[in-house]
Amino acid sequence: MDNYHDRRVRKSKIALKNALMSLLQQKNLQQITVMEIVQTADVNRGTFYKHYQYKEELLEEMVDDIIVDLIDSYRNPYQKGENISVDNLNVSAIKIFDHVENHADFYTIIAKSNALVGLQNQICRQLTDLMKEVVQQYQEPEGIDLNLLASYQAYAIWGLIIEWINQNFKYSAAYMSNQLLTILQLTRYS
Amino acid sequence: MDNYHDRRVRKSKIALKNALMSLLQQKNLQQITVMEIVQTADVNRGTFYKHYQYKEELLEEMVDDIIVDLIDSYRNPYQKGENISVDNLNVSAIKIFDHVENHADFYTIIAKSNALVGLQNQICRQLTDLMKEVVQQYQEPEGIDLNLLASYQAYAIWGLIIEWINQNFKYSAAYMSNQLLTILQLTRYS
DNA sequence: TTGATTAACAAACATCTGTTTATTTACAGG
DNA sequence: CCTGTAAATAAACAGATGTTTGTTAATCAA
Repeated sequence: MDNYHDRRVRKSKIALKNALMSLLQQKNLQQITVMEIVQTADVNRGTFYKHYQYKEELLEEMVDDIIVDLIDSYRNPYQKGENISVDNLNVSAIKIFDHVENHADFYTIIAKSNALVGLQNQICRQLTDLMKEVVQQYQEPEGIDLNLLASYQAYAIWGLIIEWINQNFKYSAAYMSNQLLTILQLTRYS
Repeated sequence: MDNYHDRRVRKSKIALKNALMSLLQQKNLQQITVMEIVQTADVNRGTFYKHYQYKEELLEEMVDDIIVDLIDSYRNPYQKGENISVDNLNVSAIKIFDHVENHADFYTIIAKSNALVGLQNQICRQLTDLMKEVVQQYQEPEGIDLNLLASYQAYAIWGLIIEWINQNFKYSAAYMSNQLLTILQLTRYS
């Protein structure tokens, strides 16, 4: 469908994303019209509807971009062939918190908006997949459904991120992963 | 503003909520128009706009209703047929899972929709407040920010609920709170 | 460089949105 | 059982949405 190799498409999409990002600093999604977006982006309205069905879909694609970076951030430490341990989990956590900090404006919009698309779900789903890799390394879960445990851990971390955002990033990313580690150290996964 | 003790208002709002609920079984919120809602509800369009700004606000009020029941479920300490555990958190958890099970259709829509994350936030925020009460009972948190811990626990439980929903409620509420307790028993608070 | 492709565009259209009017009807309280 | 209040309604409106059409021009591949 979309020809990402075409410079015109990339230009249009970037313009639309920048426009929406800038508008989201001022008002929430419901108050933003497609007309405003295309006017701000200086793009024809038909061009918007060529690529997206609704403004929510545009936002979803913005999340996709962020998620690519999230996965990169997460996978980085493991690419050195280290074993997965609580320490490594902490390294991953640092990477994740760094990533959130780097996109603080974006995550703030996501977290504070009241009408956003399934982007938090997307992020949490991704986190859940990542957590599955970690959780499967634990020996002897003893009657615990690993899918449940992975989802538990993923959303728990997301909960930390949300609270971090709500406190306006008053802690550093290092402190946050420290907190996570401290909480996890209370837990004796074998 | 809204006169809740007027039967007409209650009737209109219930009709609108039922209509939206039924439409959400078929398509997602973005594809539903206000016109469809009022046609399904057999209510004048002006009546909709008298009570709500957008369809999202109608949905928010539906969540509010659910949240009232959630808090009730949580605060209602002892109802018949339940074995009271020593662990307060476990008792609370059972209540919460029971509540979700009772509103399984609603939570399924919430969880599977791509446009309702703001509402999940609302629920998680509520869960976070509830968790704060629990978390504050733990002795010596040792350098852990209690707000972070509460948010961590709240979203963790939400993660369990999400996975529960995604597996189409194949477990019982009792099993779910059992899982939570098992996971938490790995954790040595206090 | 050239030719085929297709994105971007302006314009026009039916539908939906959000608001406002005036009118009718149901309600709560006395 | 009245009566003032206010909710529900139909109708009409400007503006936004979503789609379609034909045209222009940028891009890719050869």
